[in-house]
Amino acid sequence: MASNLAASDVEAARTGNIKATREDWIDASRDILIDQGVEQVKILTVSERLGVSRSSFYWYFRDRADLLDHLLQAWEEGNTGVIQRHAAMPAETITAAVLNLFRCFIEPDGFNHRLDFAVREWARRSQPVQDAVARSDQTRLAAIAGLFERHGYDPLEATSRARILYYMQIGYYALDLQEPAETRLANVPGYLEGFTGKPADRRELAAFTTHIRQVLRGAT
Amino acid sequence: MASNLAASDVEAARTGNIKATREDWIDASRDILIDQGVEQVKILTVSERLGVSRSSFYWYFRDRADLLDHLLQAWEEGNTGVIQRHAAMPAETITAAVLNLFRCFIEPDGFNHRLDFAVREWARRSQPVQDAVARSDQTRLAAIAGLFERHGYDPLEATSRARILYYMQIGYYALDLQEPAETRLANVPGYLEGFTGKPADRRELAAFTTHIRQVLRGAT
DNA sequence: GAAGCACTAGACAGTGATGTCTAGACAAAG
DNA sequence: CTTTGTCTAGACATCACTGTCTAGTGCTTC
Repeated sequence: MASNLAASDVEAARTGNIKATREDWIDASRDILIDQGVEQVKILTVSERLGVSRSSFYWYFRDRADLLDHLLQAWEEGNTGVIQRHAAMPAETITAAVLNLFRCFIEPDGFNHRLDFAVREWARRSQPVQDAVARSDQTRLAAIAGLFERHGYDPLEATSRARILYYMQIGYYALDLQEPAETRLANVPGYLEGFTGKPADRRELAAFTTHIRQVLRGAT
Repeated sequence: MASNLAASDVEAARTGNIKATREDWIDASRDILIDQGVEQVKILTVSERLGVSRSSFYWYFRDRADLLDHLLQAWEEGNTGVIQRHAAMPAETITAAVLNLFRCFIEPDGFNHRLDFAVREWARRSQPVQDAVARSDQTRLAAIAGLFERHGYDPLEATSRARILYYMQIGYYALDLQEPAETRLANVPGYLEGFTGKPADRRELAAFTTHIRQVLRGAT
């Protein structure tokens, strides 16, 4: 249902003489941002990729900076948002709660790590972007710390455990190991115990791996 | 003595009408590469930084690509070379050997991690650079694995331990934690035991920390 | 002190990107 | 079937950067 609605929305947006929607511009720009870096997000290049005149760009955006602003905003809402939502999911135990969080790092529609690194690279050359990244990191850490606090960890320990979990996850992506999903799944119990300090529940783990395998099958 | 010779060499190179040497161009370009990325390594920008006409560039280099080639080569010789040399240093015990290796990651004139990440970022957009980075990673891992093998680890375990050590070091730099040197030193014994599987010798550790503190004082 | 060498400056043409302006295309509404 | 609003195309001026060419500067050497 939701997807039908979305599809008709897209159709509606495409009525008339429209060849590329505002979303098309943002999506194509994000693709270039991810695999070529900000510097390569050029109006000419994006327009060619969309098969549209360069000047059409200016109907949707004031200028290049305006596009980049929206790209940054979309990143913040997407990647920081998905972490916040997964950290806030209700759970019986701390291990179940952390597994909920893990999901957004493994599921294909969850945390977009390539985009995250493209933005971090961009941040190295732009103070406002650097500020946005620092803000996001704080928000994400606070969300994860909140998860630990809700499960009885005192604030100091919660912060410390949040840091270990988050830093390690970012470090993992930095290495860009390209491990197959099953290898990652195999390491989950160990990480889980390391991050929470509590043994992992067999049934929780089984439910988690089943769920992940199902989602991954659906995506392929 | 050596530094006197080097100084007079520099002087010699500056005779005549020379305002910027070939080394000046490479150094300034590397600085820009490190804190602004390859895209910003522009002949115009570098020439302005050196206070020299843009066209002088073409006396030393064929074109921009030629400069970038030399930048890449300098990175490979510098960063991969320093790891190879430190991994090859003779040592009585495996812990002493790993401490020798650690030195190049802590000493200011050792491994240049900011340059390493700038090159990795560049690699994302250039196949030849990506190949060079992959080659360097293999060379570095082989050098570290060789260190473990020389101290009696069988080849498989040596490779595995080399990976853990190297990946973790790269991950550490990815986080860019900006920890003070003393914090890093405090973590050394734990890492050392984790990487080698053997307890750290008190005297070796004491010698190491003394040496590092001395070098860092000299640098400041 | 004239010639030669090593390097530098400035002018020029070309390219690719940005942003503006105007005319036009096309569906929807009347 | 004409008008309106939304979007697109193409022409234009401008800018930043590249690479080339030519003249020139200032040591060095004889």
